[in-house]
Amino acid sequence: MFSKTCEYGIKAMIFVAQKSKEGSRVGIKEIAKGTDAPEHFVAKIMQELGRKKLVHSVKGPNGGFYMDKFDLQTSLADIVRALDGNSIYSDCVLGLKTCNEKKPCPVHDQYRDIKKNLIKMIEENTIGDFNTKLDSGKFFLVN
Amino acid sequence: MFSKTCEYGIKAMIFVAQKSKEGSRVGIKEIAKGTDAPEHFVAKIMQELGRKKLVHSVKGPNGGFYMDKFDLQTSLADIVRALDGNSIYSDCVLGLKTCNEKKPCPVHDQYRDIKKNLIKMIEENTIGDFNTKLDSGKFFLVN
DNA sequence: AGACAATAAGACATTTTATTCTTTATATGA
DNA sequence: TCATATAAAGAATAAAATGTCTTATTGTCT
Repeated sequence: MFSKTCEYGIKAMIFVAQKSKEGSRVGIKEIAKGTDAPEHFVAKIMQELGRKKLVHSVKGPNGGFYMDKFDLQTSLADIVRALDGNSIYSDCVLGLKTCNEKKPCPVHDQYRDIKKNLIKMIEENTIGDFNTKLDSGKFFLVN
Repeated sequence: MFSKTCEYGIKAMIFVAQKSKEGSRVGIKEIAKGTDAPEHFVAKIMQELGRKKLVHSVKGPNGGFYMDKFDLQTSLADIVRALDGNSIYSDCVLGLKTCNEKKPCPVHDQYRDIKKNLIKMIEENTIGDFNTKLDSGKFFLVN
């Protein structure tokens, strides 16, 4: 579905959103532990997301990653596009280059709705949405 | 979504089903051309599907792959499981090892229905189903 | 200014996936 | 029975994804 990069990225972003609620910053080590991801790998991913302005960071002592109110409006779709590109929007399930209504692959019709819901899911969920949900201990980022 | 192996495998199976309607056999070259797939790669895939009894083959002149009536009842799910394992059934979208109703990942709830539909799609479509559909030129296997 | 803590960057290594090549076995038809 | 066309098998290679390590840079604090 998503690449590992994307999986780690989403979890890391949710984690940072949690921790940066009161303006504090989260170090890469803490992110890695809190999301059960390889430290250097997730560092790389966060750098990329920082470059694309989906998260902020400061260096030096007491530095780390954080989000402002605007960042909390980032949708999962924004993260997915930043890390995996828009293959999820454009790719045919069977890998056909041009698969569309006019020239569909064998499962194009059956997949249409699934794809729509998938996109809806990532478009409609913002990072901020998860903050309220986690407060109630309703979901987990690690096993 | 699916691996390349799986994409080629599904297309090849649909192609063979088409061509073996009247008991004729299809060579690997023809399959590769008809599905726009690397010849040796799709050969390997078909061997694997043959080993798992989802398709039949005979060697020698006029040999090739073919399906009997029973083979036509193979579902896409059978092919997916044979080639990609059952990750599509078991894997969490965010890669958590144990993600379930009791201990869900942040998007578990939202993904539940999508997953259900995805599984339904591959379970309910058999290779034979595509035969009638293709007769009307309603879909394509190559660009 | 200097020490230090943290991110940034990129080279390197490993693993997985995808692809190609070569050889072998087998059935068929002449 | 022999040549040949074909699939079967598996080794070898390539490419992409994933993960690790080292070094550089930067901001902060004293």
